[in-house]
Amino acid sequence: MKTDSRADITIYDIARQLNLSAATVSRALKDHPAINSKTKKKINELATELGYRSNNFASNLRRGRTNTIGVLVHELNSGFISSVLAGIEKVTTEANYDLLIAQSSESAKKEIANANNLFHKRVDGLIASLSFDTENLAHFDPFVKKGIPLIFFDRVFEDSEGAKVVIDNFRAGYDMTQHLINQGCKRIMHVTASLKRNVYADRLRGYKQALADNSIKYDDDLVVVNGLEESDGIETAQRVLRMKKKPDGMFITNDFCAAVIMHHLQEEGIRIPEDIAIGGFNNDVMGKIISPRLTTIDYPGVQMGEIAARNLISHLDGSATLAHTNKIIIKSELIIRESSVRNS
Amino acid sequence: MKTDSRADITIYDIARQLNLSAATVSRALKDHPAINSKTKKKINELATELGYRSNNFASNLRRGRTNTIGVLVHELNSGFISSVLAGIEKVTTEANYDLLIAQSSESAKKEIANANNLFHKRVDGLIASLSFDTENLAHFDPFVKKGIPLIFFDRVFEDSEGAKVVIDNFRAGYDMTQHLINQGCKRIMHVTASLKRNVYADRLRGYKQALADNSIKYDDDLVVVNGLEESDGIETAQRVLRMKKKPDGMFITNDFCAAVIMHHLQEEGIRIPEDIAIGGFNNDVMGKIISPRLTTIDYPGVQMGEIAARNLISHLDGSATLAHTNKIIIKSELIIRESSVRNS
DNA sequence: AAAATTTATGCAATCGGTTACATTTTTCAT
DNA sequence: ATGAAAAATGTAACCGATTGCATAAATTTT
Repeated sequence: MKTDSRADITIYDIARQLNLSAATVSRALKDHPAINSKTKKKINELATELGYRSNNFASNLRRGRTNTIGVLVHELNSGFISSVLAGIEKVTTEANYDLLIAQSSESAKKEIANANNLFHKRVDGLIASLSFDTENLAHFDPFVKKGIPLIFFDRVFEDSEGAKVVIDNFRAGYDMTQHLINQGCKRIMHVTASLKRNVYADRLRGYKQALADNSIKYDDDLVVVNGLEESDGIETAQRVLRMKKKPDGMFITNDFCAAVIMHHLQEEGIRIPEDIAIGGFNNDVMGKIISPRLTTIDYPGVQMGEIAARNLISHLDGSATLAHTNKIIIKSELIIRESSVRNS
Repeated sequence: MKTDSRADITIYDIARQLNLSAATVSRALKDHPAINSKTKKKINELATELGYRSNNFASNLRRGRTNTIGVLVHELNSGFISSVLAGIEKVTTEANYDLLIAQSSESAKKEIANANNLFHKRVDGLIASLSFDTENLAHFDPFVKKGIPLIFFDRVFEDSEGAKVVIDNFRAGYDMTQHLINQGCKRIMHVTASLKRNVYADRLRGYKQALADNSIKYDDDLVVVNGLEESDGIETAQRVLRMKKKPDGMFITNDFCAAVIMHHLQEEGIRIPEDIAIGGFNNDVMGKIISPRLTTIDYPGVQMGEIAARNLISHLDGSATLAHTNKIIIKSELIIRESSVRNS
């Protein structure tokens, strides 16, 4: 059917040509210490000459491992996730693992399907960040039961199996709110997403605590729980515009959404930061190219990915005792730009 | 070592329990017509009960196929690429193919390494978009020699093997330039990237042609070939600011870069679009949240991905004659927003 | 009821590395 | 030189699903 120009070379072909056994060839290619270095050299040379490529399926079948790590994220098209992936990729490539990446598009249903798929693909380990509406971790049970190590990052469940890599969202939420208060804000609106997710719930807690510490009464009407897409941002902006008593500060847990809101408020004549001071979250590149530039929380994505991957691999090696390093907290940082600073 | 709670179930386990042969079980699970439907039912029920999962490695080894498609992109963190991936994913998932995604980070070296890796992973087919500085397609030769179908999208080589899915970049470049001319621009600067890439070379040709058709003299100094990162944009903006005779229009082949440039020009007091009208390329979401909103070319990413994937799969099925559908051109569209419109 | 079909199932080889356990070859001390 | 230890290579079973080619069972035809 196909123009299958040449069939594949196997270790048997190499063995035959050199009058050796397949076992020796296999060992030589794996740099096994028992093989004479001259023999190794001969074998490797012939292998490259013939364009030999090892058959992973045969190898995986025999060894019962895949050397593949599954990554399950809520979204691909985000600067933060991309950087986490970059970090993961760096570490896993070095350790000679492959990556199988799946995105759940913020849907629990798709997350479950992807988890099942990755389980069936027999990944050796899994790195995951939960979608908006994931209710429980039942779909990860098969991994746990089979002893496949599991690491969650960013969006995690407090009481789950497996290690977690997170930032201190409470602290970050606190810092941002305190910063806005320092700028003179008295009515700070908080725009966030599903409180099922630790990241949003913790930031809200931080927000509340900062208000309390500054003797500002918490007002339920100033907390908006919504999506973080463009349409959600527009909706929130319109809601603000309709308010009789407008906020004088906004802490929005996502840079893109913050940018959308800011843009819409500006179009209606509201001045940022004079009328409303705004802070976002994530330190997305776009924050630097809008006017005014956006105050935000920097989130070390690459580092998070590296740590998660390194941790997972050390489990796979058996060099770390499973489930004993349970939670790793990475430092985040408040970045202050013009969108929130009032030269009082 | 691990808490390997339970070993894996194989077709042999199922066969034994039902007093059948492994062959029958295998066929039943594949819904082979020769198997009695009652037998099939029994087998399938037991399979789910036992939590059977097929071993892909055994299957792939035997069948000599992987049911995996490689995707080689120049960058992951881009709205355009994400949407292409979404399109590819949709089609391949339906057809029951897996995806192996690799990014070259705009480096030919990494692209070559990735191509080799995907070849060794024995993908059944490859979908690729070239990096900035790829000089030739030698690293794809192994695929061609082995009869592995190859499809390029967006960034392609004119005279390569394999099918191509592209937009009409000449036309898009022409349209954008003509639009700027219609707004009264006489000195239009064109900011673009490596002319090795068809997308940029073709857009430049379109730009030149539009100038010619409007009897505007082409000026080499008005074409900037650079990267499209933030730092490149800043550089270009500074160059414009230094120019004695500034342009009155700019056609920048990337929305993000356009946004960076626009922002920097505005900070120095240049009015957009009154002093300089600006058009970008790609219809990135960010174009709508900056002020003024950005005129751009819409690029149908999802569709491109779908078409590329569908094409590839039809090759793999053998339902399409190889290399006869050679080039597919998808429609792109000029989207006019405030960054370029002068109410003359 | 015997023969011819049709339908359903089984046998056994195969895919290509890996590895426990021989076996052979080399090196070295006595 | 001779036996013991070390180094190098070989043998063969194995991983689990697939499939061409029998064979057996059920159904239809004559």
